[in-house]
Amino acid sequence: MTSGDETGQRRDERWPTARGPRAGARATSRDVARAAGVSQATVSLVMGEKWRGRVSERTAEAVRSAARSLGYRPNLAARDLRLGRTRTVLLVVPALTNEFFARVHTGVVRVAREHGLGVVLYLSPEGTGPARDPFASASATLDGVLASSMAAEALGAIRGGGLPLVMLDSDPGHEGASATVNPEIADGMRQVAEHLLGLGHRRFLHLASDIDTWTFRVRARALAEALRGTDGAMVRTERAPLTVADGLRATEKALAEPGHRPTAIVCDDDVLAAGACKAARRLGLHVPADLSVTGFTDLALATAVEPELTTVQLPAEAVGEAGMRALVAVLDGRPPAPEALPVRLVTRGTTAYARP
Amino acid sequence: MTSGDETGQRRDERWPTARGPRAGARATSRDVARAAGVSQATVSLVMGEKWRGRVSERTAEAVRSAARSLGYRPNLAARDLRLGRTRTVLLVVPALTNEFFARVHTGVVRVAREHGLGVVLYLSPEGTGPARDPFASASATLDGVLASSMAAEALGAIRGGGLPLVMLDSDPGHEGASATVNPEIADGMRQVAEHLLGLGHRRFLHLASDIDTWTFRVRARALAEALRGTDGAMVRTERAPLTVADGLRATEKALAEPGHRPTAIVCDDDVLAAGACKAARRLGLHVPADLSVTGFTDLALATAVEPELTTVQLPAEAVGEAGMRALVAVLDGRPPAPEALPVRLVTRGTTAYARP
DNA sequence: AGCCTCGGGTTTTACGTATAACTAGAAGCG
DNA sequence: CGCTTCTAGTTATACGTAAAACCCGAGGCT
Repeated sequence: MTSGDETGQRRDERWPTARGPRAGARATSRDVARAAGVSQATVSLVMGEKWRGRVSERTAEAVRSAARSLGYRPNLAARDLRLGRTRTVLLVVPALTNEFFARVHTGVVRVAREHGLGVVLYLSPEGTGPARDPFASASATLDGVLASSMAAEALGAIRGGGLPLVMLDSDPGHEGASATVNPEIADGMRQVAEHLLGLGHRRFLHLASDIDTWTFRVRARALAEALRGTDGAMVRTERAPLTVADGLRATEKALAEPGHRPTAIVCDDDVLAAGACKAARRLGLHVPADLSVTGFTDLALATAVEPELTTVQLPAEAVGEAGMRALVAVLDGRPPAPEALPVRLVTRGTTAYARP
Repeated sequence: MTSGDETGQRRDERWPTARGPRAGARATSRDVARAAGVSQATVSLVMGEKWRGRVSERTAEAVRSAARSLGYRPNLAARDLRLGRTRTVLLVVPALTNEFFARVHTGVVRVAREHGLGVVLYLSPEGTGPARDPFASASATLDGVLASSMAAEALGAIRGGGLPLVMLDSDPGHEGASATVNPEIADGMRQVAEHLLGLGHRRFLHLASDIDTWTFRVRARALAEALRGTDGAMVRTERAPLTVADGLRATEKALAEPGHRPTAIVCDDDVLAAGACKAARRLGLHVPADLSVTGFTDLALATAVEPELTTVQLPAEAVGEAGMRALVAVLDGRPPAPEALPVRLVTRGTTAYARP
C-alpha cells in the first residue's frame, strides 16, 4: 500500500550507497499518468491545482490516488526550468552563530514557507572581506535576495544580477534596494539615554562593534541627540569586535585611561555588555551600584549573566518576517508595505542611580 | 566592459520591480554560442571544464570571453534536470538559535562549498511534533540528507525517499543511516566525573534536557559508569527544557527537596548550567565554594557568566565538517571514513573542592 | 438541421543544459 | 596509397514539467 512498484525499480537492497544519479529512478508525472490511464498533461493539471473546470472530479481522484501510491514527487528542477523561476530566495547574513541573525533567519523561513518559497543561506565572510560571489554558493538560481549588514561590494554583485533585493538592518537609502526593513533602533537608543539620564548619569562610554555599519552610526547619532539638551552630558566611544572577551578588553582599557570616568556604559550589543560587566568587576567596581551597563538585542545571554542585563529588546524574528513579506510583495510586483518594528527597553539589573 | 548588451535587454530603469519570471531574460549557453560563433555544445564543453582534447585553446578562450561579456550564468535548474542530480543536501537541525547547531551548520557549509554542494536547511519543529515533510521545505530536490537529533517519524519520511542519510549526534545503530557522526560525549562525561570525583564530590545532580535523545542516554550511562567504582557516589537526574530559566527552576526544585543534597551539578548543556548557577546563588549558595557546576558544549555563554563555566568543549564545527565529508563519501559511492571527534574538559571557575 | 458552446480531456512544445553519437579534415603509417 | 587515428568540432536528444493549442462528443439555440 505504501508504494507500488509498477516501474520495476528495486529499492530494498544496498540503497543508501546510491551510485550514480539516483538509485531506483523516482516516479515521474508520466508514470503517474500511465498508472491512472490519463495523459501526462492531465497529471500536471491535477497536481497543479489548476483543474477548476478542466478535469472531472473522478479522474482527478484517480490521478491523486495513483500519485500517492507511486510516491510521486514533482521534480522541482524540471518545474523551475519550465517556469523560469525558482521560488527560492537568498538570505545573506554575516553568521548564524550570532543569535540575532539566527532569529532573523527563523522569521524569514516562517514567512517563506507560508508562501511556498525556499530559503538558501549565504554566510558573508565576517569582517572586511568582500563576499566574493553570493550566487556561487546557492545551488539554485534565485528569485530574490534578502541581505543584512552587507559589504557594499557584495551588494554590487547582487545588483549586477538584477534581482529584487530587500535590505535588513541597513541604511534605508541604499541604492538598488527595493525595500529596507529596520527595527527602530534609534528609538531604542533614545529610551536607553532617557533611562540613564533619569538615573542621574552624565558621563557615558559608548561601546560599539568595530565594524562600521549603518546601525552603528544610527545609534551613535541617536545617543548624541538624546544627550544634547542635558548640561554636562558627555559621551566617548570605544569599539571592539563582537565577543565577550573583546568587550572586556575594550572596557578595561577605556576605564584605565585618565580623565572622563564614565558612570554608565552603553553597549551596542549584549555580548559587549557582558564583557563590560566582567571588566567592571575585575576592576573592583560593582554593577550597577558603581557603574551602570546597558546592552542591545536581548540575547539569551542577557538573562544568563548576573545581574541580568538591562537591554533593548529587538524583534529579531519580526525583522525576518517583515523582510520576507516585503520581498514577496516585490516579487508579486506590488509595492512593499512599510511595517513598524518597535523596540523596547527592558530594565533589569545592570542599571541604577549614578553615584552622586 | 563589465557586461555587454547584445541581447538587447534594458536593465537600468524600474528594474527591481521585476514583474513576471525575470526581467530582461538572462543569457543562455545558446546566446554565448551565437556570440562566439560556435555551437551550444561547445559552450557546454568549455564551461564544464571537460574540453581537455575536445576544443582548441583559441575557441575555448573565445567562448569564455563571450560568456564573460554576456554575463552568462548557467541555469542550474536545467543542469540539475539534465544530470538528474542536484548537488544540494538537506541539513536537518532542531533550531539555529541553538549555538551548537549554528556552529555545526557552519562546518557543514564549509565542507559543502569545497565540494561545490549547496546546503538547504530544514528546521525540525522543536519538541515532539513529527517533522511533517522535510522535503516540502526544500525548494530543490536533494542528493542527500544530514540530520541531527531527529524525531524517528521524520526519519521514516526520509528513509522513504531513499536518500543517502548521515546522522549527526545520534544513535550509531540507526537503521537506514549510511553513517553516524558523533563527538565523544561519553568520554567527555567521564572526564567531568573524574574531575569532580577528584575534587571529593560524591553526591551529584544530573541536569539534562527534557527531550529524550540518544545523547542523554549516552551521558547518563557514562556518568553512572564513571561513578560505579566509588564508594558512596550517587546521582539523581532532573530534566528541563534547554533554557536558562528552566534550568534555574529545575535546580531550585531539586535543591529544595529533602535528602540527597548534591555537592555538584552536572549539566548536559551550558544553558542549563547557567541556570543552575543562578539558582544556587538565589538559594544563598556560593559557586563553586558551596556547589560545583559543570556544563557541556562550551557556548559563548560559558565565558560570559561569572564565574566562567567549567564545561566540556564540543567540536561543533568539526562535527558538521565530518558529517558532510561522510555524506560526500556516500554520494561518491565510497565507504565513509570514520573520524574521531575528541572532546575536552575545560576547567574554569565553577568547580572546586567539595565541602567536607 | 446547422452552428456554437463547453466540459473534459489529449497532443505538442519549450524551458537550458550535458553528452552520446556522428562528421570532416589532417596526420600518421606500414 | 589506403587505412586508421586524432583533432576539433557539430547535430541530435533527453531530462520532467507546465501550459498553449487543439480535439471531440453532447447539449443548447435559432
